[in-house]
Amino acid sequence: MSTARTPTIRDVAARAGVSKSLVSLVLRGDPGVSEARRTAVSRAIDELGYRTNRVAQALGTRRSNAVGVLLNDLRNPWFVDLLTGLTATLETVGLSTVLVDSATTRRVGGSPVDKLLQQQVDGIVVVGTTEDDEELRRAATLVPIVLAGTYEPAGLGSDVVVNDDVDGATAATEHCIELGHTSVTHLRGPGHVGELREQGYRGAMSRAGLTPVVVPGGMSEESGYAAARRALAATDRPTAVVAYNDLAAIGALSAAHDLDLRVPEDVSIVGYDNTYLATIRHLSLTSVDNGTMAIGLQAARWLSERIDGGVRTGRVHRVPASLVVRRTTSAPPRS
Amino acid sequence: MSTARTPTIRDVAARAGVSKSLVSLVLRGDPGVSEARRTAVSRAIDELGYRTNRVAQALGTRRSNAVGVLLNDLRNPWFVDLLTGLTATLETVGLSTVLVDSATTRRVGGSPVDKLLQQQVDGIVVVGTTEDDEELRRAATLVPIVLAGTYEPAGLGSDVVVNDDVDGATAATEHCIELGHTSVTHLRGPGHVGELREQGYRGAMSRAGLTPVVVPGGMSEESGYAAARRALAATDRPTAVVAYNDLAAIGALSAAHDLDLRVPEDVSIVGYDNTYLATIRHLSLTSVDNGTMAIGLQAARWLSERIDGGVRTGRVHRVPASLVVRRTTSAPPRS
DNA sequence: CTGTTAGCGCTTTCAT
DNA sequence: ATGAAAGCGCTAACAG
Repeated sequence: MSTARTPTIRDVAARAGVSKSLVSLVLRGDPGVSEARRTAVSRAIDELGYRTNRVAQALGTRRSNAVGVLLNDLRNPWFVDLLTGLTATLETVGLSTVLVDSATTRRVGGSPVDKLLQQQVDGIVVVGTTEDDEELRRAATLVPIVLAGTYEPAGLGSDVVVNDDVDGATAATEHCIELGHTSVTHLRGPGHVGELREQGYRGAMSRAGLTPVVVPGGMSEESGYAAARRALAATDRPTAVVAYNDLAAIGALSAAHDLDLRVPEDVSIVGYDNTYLATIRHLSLTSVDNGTMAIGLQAARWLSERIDGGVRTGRVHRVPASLVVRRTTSAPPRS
Repeated sequence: MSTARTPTIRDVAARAGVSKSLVSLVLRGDPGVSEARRTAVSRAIDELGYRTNRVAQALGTRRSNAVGVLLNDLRNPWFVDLLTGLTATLETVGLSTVLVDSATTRRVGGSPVDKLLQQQVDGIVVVGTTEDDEELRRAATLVPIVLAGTYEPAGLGSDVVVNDDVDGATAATEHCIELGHTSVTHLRGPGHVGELREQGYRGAMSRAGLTPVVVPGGMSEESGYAAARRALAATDRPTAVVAYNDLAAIGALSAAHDLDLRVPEDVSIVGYDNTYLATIRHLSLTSVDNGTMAIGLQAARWLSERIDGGVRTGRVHRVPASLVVRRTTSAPPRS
């Protein structure tokens, strides 16, 4: 397609009548360059429409200025929301992001983490619970890793940026209890995050003298649907459901619908993550806001810090969680 | 972080007792390499944990084996659905994808297209209507471009992969008409795609002898909400709404809800794109399936074809559209 | 079949 | 303040 060869730093140098190195200095905004040369070079750059070749740059500096973002399922809106804060912050410090949907990549063969390393990413942020623990372990010896919204893989000395899952789940559960619910079921999710949320739920229940009921589920809508369907079909069905995340909660919403249970009149449902799905007025899901933006921002900060600093200790940043009450929760039906 | 220097092809060569080039040949699976050498090299590779440096490779071959994917808003589930088919297909031919959310990138300064070119992508696929026409024009002289789900920018000789928008919108509209609706409003979206869908709507309306009513909207939930709110608040409000896409339709759903109109009893709503949002049982949106997967697949095929072939003519692939009836449409209320 | 020799476009000492 | 030269890790002719 190219009309001519695309101009290189060498062409610019020739045109400006200077050396390659000088151009490089100007490009990098080095202060010790005479004004005359600087403008000459800048002119040449404009005239030729020069664009720096990041690939060559990366090879030379052994710095790609790219970070890998590993996530599980782009269809989970929480990931997408987080991505916004994450990439925006990374961009501002000159880092671009290489997104890898680990499920998709793995399916067509090839380890997602390996792919990132081959591309010489300067660091990796793992978003949410993924299934690449083994490879991440190895990767951690090569590049800094920060975990966003997950604790796994643990023990790598990576930084961890999460919300207060115990707190959030507690708030969700207590909200139901305060509304008068005594039969509240929890749809548990995967990973340590799943455990913490379960823990929050259990704590709230036992403090209220209620019996916890936990149903294992997943992080997708389907799994939420399946789990909720089972729970709600029972004769002693709960009057409230605290789900692992919004997706699962929406699955629960569907399950309720299919069983002819009205929400919130017959059954209350609480999600987690406060994604835009929850805000869709037509769903209007009560959900726990886990500070998605703040998480993305902090993860980006810490990663870039590690990339050009030498931070070695694993830090944990815990963003507060807060409940957002919408229209899927209310007092239980009087039986 | 690195324990030692990460091994290069040179280290492998030394360890296997051969030359760099021989290793390169083995890596590339060249048939003309003696079995003995091949195994020796493979062993060395394993032992050292060698990983090819794609950056160096790209510089040498002037082929990054990466394609840029330009899109507008990751929160639009259609993009995400399309991405699945697209990246999966690209991976199978050895191309990785560099995702760029053009809105985000632009916000933090810097042209998304330029960024891609600097990274030496071998091609670009534009997903949906974006706002980078000018830059894409320039980029088109450098790398092949294929448009997926959009016609813009036009006249670049790019391939275009779309669904049959006129047909789809016609089907959506006729569905309403057949249900008995006589007052059907269309929420128009942006770009040529928006025009085509409007055209399909208008055609169906006039063939049925009905008066078309078109309200300008956007492609987001908010804009759909705003547009629908206006339309449905009128005294002569429509009994059916054909939206530009699912997101807008969901906005319309919310608007109806806010106005105490039941869906579908008081007002029917049809979306477009048949995203997973439409399939959420609790929304259960009647929507036009535009063959998202097929579009992604074809776009990937054509792009890779252009990258290593020399196809020059702009081709158009039009995937058939089909209506999926769910629970947001029914006969109009008898007035 | 295998090794040698140049680069790819940029950065980076090190002189000047 | 500026230039020359030596790489970064890989591929690509070209010899042998």
